[in-house]
Amino acid sequence: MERGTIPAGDLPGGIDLQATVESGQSYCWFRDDGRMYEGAPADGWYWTVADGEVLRVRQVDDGLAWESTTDAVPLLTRLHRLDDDLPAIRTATPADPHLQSAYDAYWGMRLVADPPFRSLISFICSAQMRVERIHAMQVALAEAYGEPIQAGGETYHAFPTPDRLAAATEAELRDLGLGYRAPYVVETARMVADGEADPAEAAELPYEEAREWLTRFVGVGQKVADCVCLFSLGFLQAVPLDTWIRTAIAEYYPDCDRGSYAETSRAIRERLGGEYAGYAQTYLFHYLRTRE
DNA sequence: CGCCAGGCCTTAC
DNA sequence: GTAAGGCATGGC
Repeated sequence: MERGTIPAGDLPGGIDLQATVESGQSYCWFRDDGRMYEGAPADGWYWTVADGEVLRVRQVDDGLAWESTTDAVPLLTRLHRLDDDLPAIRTATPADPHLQSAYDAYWGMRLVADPPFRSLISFICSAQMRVERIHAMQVALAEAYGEPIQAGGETYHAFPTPDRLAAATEAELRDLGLGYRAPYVVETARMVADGEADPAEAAELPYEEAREWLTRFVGVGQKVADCVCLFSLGFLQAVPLDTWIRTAIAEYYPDCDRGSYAETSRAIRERLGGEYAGYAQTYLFHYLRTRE
């Protein structure tokens, strides 16, 4: 495998790799030691398969070391948004004490840009489910239906293609622990496999239209659509209204509760700074969920 | 035992 | 357009 490093000087604002891949925004990365989400320090390697290439990454001081079946720099730059200027983004964020505490706690965390189909399926699986178990479902899907790839003497699994997931049965996915989400995953995979719609197309639309468009997939409502907008398609203004953020709105921003999803979303988006509200949301989510 | 988890679907109004 | 009820599963 090829190897290289990305020095801290190439990462505006630095990098917190563990927070980036263990904050519930991406379910594409796995640890060699298998200890995701246990709160244990991650001084080892994370791996994923993207574009058919094996990619391994670990944090070294304030930079990144990588091993890959290809030149990982462009791929990793895209997937982990390494070009995002974190200090500039933070400057555009309101001087709200909750937001600033969250930024301080996980400074260096970046938004991800997961592959659209993979992001779509993982967030369909996320409904009424804890982060750790969402991740476990993606591991199960990859091991059951993903293409095995050999690299460096190890076997890795790609994420299943739409065709492979569409060919799975609801019963099989229930056996993997997906519960009532199983038929949603099969039907959405079939829609993509048959060419009815491709989630990547939504990136060409204005943000609110993209969110609405994505709800055509089965198992995708406004919240899941917002997650795909933010964690895959690059709509950094998206603020998914999940249970944690709704609690934060009730406690800290009660005037932003406007009843409907669309109007509450607009209000909290402005409160969190507008253009980069999704960054603020992701820091706040991770901070609230991991404190104590 | 009950409650909750990065909600969505169907049905009824 | 909004409101209620059902839905799988595992951890606490």
